[in-house]
Amino acid sequence: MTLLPESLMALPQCAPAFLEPARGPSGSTDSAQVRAQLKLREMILAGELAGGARIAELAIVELLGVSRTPIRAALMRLEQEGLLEALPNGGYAVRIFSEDDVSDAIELRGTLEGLLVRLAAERGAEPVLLAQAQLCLDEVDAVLREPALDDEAFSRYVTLNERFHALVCEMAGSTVITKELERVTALPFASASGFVVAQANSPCARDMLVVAQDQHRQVLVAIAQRAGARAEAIMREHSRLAQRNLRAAMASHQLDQAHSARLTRQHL
Amino acid sequence: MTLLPESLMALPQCAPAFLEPARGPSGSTDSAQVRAQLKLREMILAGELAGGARIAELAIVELLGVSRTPIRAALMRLEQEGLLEALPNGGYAVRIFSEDDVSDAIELRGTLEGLLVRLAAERGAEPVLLAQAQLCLDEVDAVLREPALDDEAFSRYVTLNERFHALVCEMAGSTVITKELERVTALPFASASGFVVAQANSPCARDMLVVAQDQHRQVLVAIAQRAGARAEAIMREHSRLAQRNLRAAMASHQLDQAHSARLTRQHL
DNA sequence: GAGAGACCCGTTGGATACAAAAAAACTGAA
DNA sequence: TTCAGTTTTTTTGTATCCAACGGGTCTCTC
Repeated sequence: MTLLPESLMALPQCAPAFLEPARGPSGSTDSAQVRAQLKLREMILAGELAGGARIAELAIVELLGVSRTPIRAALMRLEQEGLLEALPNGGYAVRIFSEDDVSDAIELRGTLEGLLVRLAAERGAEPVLLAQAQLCLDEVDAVLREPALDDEAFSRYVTLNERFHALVCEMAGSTVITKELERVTALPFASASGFVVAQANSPCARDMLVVAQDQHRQVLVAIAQRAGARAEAIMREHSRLAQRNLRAAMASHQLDQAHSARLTRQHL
Repeated sequence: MTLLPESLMALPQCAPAFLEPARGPSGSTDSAQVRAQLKLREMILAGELAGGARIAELAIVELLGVSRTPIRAALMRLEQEGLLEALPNGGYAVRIFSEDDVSDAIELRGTLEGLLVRLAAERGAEPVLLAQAQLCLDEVDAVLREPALDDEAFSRYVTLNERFHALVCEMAGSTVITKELERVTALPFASASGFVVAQANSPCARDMLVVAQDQHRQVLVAIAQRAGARAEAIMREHSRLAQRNLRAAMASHQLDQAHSARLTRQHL
């Protein structure tokens, strides 16, 4: 069912790292609340909790072995994260994402990133950040130099890709907007690297990354030249690459909606 | 300190209505959690809790007379809402918004609304919604027919304005994006009507509303004509009207940052 | 007098007991 | 057999108690 190499399934951080305080490798030092949140998120993303299924607190209690208090907190956080939805009379259910939802989430991410790079261009980006982003792109070039990419190369690309997106969005210097983007990106399929893994084993996978890399370069140029409108347009188009790839993945696998929702969750 | 007519201070819903389940007139039927959330939000918005001040759970306990459990939940919700920020070692503090934060939040709202109206135009809006929006604008016209506007007229405008924005954003039919917009609009100064009250007693207040109303009309035309780019551009510019007005209000009142943050909170 | 260490207090995180409400199941009659 | 009413059970919401962590202060020593 999964169309991803295992190395990509086990990405360093399944969820955006910024949501949690810095934590150790495997979270034994975390609070029970955070551990419950991580575990539940993992289970939802892995599809172990069926979409639409009601989540009972007591069930989680005997599943995780902690009391209801941290579980309630974790559920609340997961709701705000968008993975759960609150039921009218209390309780939560695993949220179901339609194909349109996925598409909209990606478009939303593109719009927000577009806004951020436009602001970065208009306000002027810190030279340090520009240099770091440039370095990041050079490293990506190194990865793409190989004609064929193995799992490790993909994994490396994903890391660099996320670093680049983070850097570029930091350039705008807007905590309010960045925070909103982080929230949107918390939805797994909307993350910056969602499109990478979707087509990881496609023959033209590398070409996709080449196109993406070109967009990255041009966005950086636009920001440096204070060309806000251009930067914004590129970043929006950049997100549509993700959309195309996800659609292609869905179509090629003949998946129905429910499956594709689960599938897209598995991309991270 | 407040530059708002009382009628506007006591708007039907201080917070966006969609955040809570439907509730009675004064919330005596709500759960303790919701009541605590409402009360705390009200206090923060009214400036009774100083910006940056730490919020101790026990203090709220003896303030509201409920136990810590619902208060903890309310604090968490207010943090997700953006009114509080989590402190590194537990606890919360009242968030402080700089002038830039306010500006960014408004720009963000404009961008999201722009995205929604573009999608509405591209995908085609429900005729029913278009008709309702048209009706809404006609009612605004009726309000603006008077050369001078009293408090009641402003209040009516605010209601209609919010209805129009809600209708237009519903046209895109995207729950994911609408949800995000609602979250952004929960920040008081970023709400659709923030700009209205900012200049309520300015001599040219009515003219501002006339301009806004024209933008509303044109956005509706653009959506009906499936002119997505135009609709988006108008909606973005529309939000900048709010930005101009807030800046004008701040400048004319010679407010320092802290005060202007409190001020903007009072707008809702 | 100054710095370092220990101790105390306040605060938050977690566990559990209890109440209330909703859902489900069962029983009775039509 | 079906519908309605009632009862039971499950589930969430609330209160309170305990534990652990951090901050602040006070004292002891150099």
